[in-house]
Amino acid sequence: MRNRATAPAEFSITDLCKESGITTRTARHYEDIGLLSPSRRGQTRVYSSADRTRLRLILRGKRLGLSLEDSRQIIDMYEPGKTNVDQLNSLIDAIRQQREKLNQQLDDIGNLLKDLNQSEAACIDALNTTGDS
Amino acid sequence: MRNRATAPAEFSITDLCKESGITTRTARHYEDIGLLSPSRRGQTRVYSSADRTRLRLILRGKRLGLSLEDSRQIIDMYEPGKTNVDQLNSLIDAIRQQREKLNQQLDDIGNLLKDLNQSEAACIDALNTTGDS
DNA sequence: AGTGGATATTACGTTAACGTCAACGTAAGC
DNA sequence: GCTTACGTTGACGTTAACGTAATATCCACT
Repeated sequence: MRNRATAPAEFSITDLCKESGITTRTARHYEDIGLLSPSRRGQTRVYSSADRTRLRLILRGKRLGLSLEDSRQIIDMYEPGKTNVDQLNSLIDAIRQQREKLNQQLDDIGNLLKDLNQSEAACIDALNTTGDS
Repeated sequence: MRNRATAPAEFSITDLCKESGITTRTARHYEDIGLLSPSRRGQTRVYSSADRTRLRLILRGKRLGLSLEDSRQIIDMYEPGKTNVDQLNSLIDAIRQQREKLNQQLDDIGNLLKDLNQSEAACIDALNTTGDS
């Protein structure tokens, strides 16, 4: 059981960036704006698997067209921390708003997929018509 | 049957913008970059229902996080126009790539919705626990 | 004739999300 | 001791997608 290939618990900046498909500049930028806060060994950044998870969430947000600020808010939703009742309520509101946006997106994607299917069919049709004669 | 409230075939810029939730500046910007090309009555822009449809497609793209250039490409897919075989083939490729992106988005949305559900449940839980004692 | 409202053009300003140097430190290997 | 690779901190540049005046025109009222 020893020496089993376990997932590493620490990452250098280049490793993290390579596996995530971003540049180091981007990772540092995310740190500048407080989206990531890796620990340091001397000057050098050391990323934990928690940092890696945060980054993954950020990138998922980007794929959905969210701004970094949006992603920050959503990620913050995951750890309410402050157990103030008002905050919790407004948090629930925010969650429901996000859900509405996502449902709208689901709808949009469905329609766009339909459109694409039609376009593709038309293309293939045109190709066949051209090919025969 | 006369005088039935038919959808208007022409729109002023303010009407179009109001119903679409954008500013006139935005509409003019889309024209600047060639995304819209309304006809003119003198100097004044006149938008057809085709223009309106294009705008709707652009806005749908925005909701999905697409850039205006992306939207332009997708919209152009709808009217192949040039029936060159190579173009059709690369168009089909583009369509398939788009479809992959959309499927990824579907996946992301599903996961994000799950996360949000959990967060909301945790919030409600926290509220109840605080409320009781 | 004057006023108000919608339209137009021109042009500079702004924000987000990085890109792109420059200049430097440090540890590894030959 | 020199190169190579990876790391650091500035700091200015860039692109997209508009915002924000400033100024001018045209048409309908009063």
